Amino acid sequence: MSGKRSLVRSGTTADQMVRAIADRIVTGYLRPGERLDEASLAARFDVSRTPVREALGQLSAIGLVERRPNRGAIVAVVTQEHLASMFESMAELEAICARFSAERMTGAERRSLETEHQASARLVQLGAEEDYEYFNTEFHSRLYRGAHNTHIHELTTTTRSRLAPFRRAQFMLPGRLAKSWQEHDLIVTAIMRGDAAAAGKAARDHVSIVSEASAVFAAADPMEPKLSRSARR
Amino acid sequence: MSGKRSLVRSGTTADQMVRAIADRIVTGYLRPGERLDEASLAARFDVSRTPVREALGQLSAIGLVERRPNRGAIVAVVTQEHLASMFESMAELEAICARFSAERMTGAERRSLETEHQASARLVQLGAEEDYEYFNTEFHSRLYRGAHNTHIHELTTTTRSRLAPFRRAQFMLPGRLAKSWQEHDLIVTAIMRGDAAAAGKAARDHVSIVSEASAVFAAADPMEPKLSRSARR
DNA sequence: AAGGCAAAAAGTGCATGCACTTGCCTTGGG
DNA sequence: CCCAAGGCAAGTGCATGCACTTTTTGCCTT
Repeated sequence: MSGKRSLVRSGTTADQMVRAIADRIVTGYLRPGERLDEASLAARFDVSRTPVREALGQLSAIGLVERRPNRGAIVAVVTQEHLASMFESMAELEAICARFSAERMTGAERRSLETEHQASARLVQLGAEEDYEYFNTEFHSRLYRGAHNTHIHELTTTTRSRLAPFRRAQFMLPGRLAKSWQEHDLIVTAIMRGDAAAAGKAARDHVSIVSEASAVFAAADPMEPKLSRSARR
Repeated sequence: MSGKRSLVRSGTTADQMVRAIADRIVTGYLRPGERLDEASLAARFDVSRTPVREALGQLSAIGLVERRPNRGAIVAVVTQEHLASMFESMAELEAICARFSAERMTGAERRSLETEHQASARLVQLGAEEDYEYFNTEFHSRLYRGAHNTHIHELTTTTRSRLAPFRRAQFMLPGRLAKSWQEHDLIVTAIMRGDAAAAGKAARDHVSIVSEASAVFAAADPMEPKLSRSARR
């Protein structure tokens, strides 16, 4: 091959391609419905089609892309209905994690959850969107880990990835940070006092609200999948 | 290529390989920890290594096989702990499906659930293990569909597949059929009267019991992965 | 002008070859 | 006899080529 790889990171080339493409989908750089041409991707990343093909296969296995035999791959396009089902699932999964966390988190986990949560209050005051988003991700990850169930952790993380492209929307809502923090607060409080049922309910409600916020924006998306095709080349 | 494929079914060769290998794993013909040699599999199915590689990649993406870079693939070996986490997840997922089913099943769905369930009582009396197993699978599928949530459906089905190799164990338990039917009965009754909470609890308990039964047998499995290797060629 | 057909273009799917990595085994030294 | 280093065999990872499928385009017919 020609020389160094653009992404120097670990694993085989195919693995790197999985991460690279998944990343572009999750961050919204590649839009739902957009065509994923093997040759173009291969050229774009300076590898042969083989690792690209493998990556597309794996991504289709986890549902991030859709593959029609002999007809190429596209970024998975989710119907309004499927999107709703994913958000609903996410709410249930988060509820499970919160419930388990309330019952199972170690002392250290509880303490650092609370500490970080309190620290994030400052980000809300400052209106630091970016930083808060980073914290928010970490907060939810703590819940997933706190459930002490690796499989639920996997399911939740995967679902979260698939929802990521549609959650960016909520960024724009005014007062989101304060509201989010208050909802987190309900979850943290419930967990700290070991109230599994309350923690579950609070987590479910939290996601549901995000869901409704996103749905508004998502509704506009499916309108323009045809456009994005030509727009990208 | 040489001619007809041994598996004549739909899709690309790679897809067929995914199904073929997954099937052998799920049915226990390939045991956890067993080596998956690309060349051997290719020869076994009379295809080149390429579709086999793609299949292994996809199966590893969904967690059915484990792939170490440059070191080959093996049937995913689940630790006792991870197995427990999967069963626990399964219980929660089934609980969700049952809850949703209680709230959302259409009249037709409720009727056929009840009808089929009652019909299966006869299989219990006859001690028809095989037939009951088929019915059992269908019964659970009805719950997954009845939840009217495609994503939960996916998650549940996938998790169920990954657990399949470990659930065969329970076959051997005496009185299993009658017990299973009674547990199903609790679920059906709760769903028929629209009692979501009760349906959820009944479904969770149902899986938990299966889980405990399987755990006994699963414990013995990790002892002999080295043997199975030579045994297979 | 619209519809249909055919040939070409584009793009996917699989096979094969070669480079490289890993694990094992041999061989020589302590 | 044990250990280290080097070499060998097995097997993975990627690139490339070709066959086949789908899609497009341009021409002909009506």
